[in-house]
Amino acid sequence: MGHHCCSKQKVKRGLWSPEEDEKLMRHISTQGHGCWSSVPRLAGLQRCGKSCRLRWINYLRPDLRRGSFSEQEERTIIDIHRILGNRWAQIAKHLPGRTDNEVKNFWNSCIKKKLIAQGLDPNTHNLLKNKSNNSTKKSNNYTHHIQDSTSIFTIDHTSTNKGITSMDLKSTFSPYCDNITYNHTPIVPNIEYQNPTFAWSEQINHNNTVITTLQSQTSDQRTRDSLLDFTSCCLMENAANINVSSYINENSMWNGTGLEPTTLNPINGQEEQEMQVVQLQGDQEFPIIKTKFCDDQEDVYKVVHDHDQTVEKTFNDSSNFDFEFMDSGLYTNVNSSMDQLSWDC
DNA sequence: AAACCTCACAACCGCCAATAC
DNA sequence: AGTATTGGCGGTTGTGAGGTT
Repeated sequence: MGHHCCSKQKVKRGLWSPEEDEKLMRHISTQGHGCWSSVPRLAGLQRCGKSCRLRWINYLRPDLRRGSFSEQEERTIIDIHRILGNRWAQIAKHLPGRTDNEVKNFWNSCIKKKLIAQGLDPNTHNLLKNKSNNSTKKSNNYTHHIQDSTSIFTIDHTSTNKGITSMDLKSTFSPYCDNITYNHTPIVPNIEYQNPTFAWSEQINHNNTVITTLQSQTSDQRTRDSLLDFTSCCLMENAANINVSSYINENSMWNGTGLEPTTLNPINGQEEQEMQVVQLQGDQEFPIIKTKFCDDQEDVYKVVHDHDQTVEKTFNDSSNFDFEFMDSGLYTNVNSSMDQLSWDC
């Protein structure tokens, strides 16, 4: 079944001939593509507009970089894929002159196999299950029981501290956990969290004020970053405010070591706010302050919850907001029933 | 030399969101 | 407001070159 734009006409399919390329090139370089559905007629091609568009974007565009991928490009693809997943168009934006199709093909034909050969799951970037089941790591005063190597697991500590009792970390689990030295620094703890579109870390300094630095994990730092100070979450009860002024999203650009956070500037120095309440599982209600920033005209949601403490967090889209994370205990004091990782402290 | 296999990459398909009408 | 069209995307398939048997 063809696309709407070509369903009514007889169109040629399959590989493009040099003559067709020439016609398309000549048309676009002199008149631009305009509406793609009219390009075949204007260029004298028996193709559908969609096919013309694809041919131009993936092959004929003059700014395309051809040839094999460099090691740096390969590294970049792996790093960003670890954060974004199969969002080829987003990944390709970080590789000048490369198309989403090219990146996707390179991933499927080359990188995927390399990761599997290294014992890594190309989807999660974690160790494949049969290599790390039921691993246990003991370090300092903490025992981490990891049931399996899936990318979702829960930290559940049972100390007398109130406040944070569990935290759900997604996709931050390092496949190299066996090599990790747990560097627990109670005074300056870190919390890392990541969802498919962005990641951030939070620090509590000596004054119990929270500094949020938003960043992604780079491949060469994942050992250090991935299980960074689980222990810190118990100190979150002292958190006074978390002010998020920047975040990583799909518009953030790769700078060679990580994604550059996008800075948000409140409109006229003032945030436009609108309160709404979100009902979560377990009948808990959470107020959300809907805040609009001027940076990209998108709505940004700041979550405020006040039990023993006030915690704020910003998301670029309420539908993107990870309620599981919120419900995991960071905001709710609820003990997780998932006892995959216990704390012996 | 021919048949078969593997692989990289080009192209297509189907879905969805945005936009036009 | 509802429908049709278009553009964009990710998944999948097709194609042909090169290697192997």
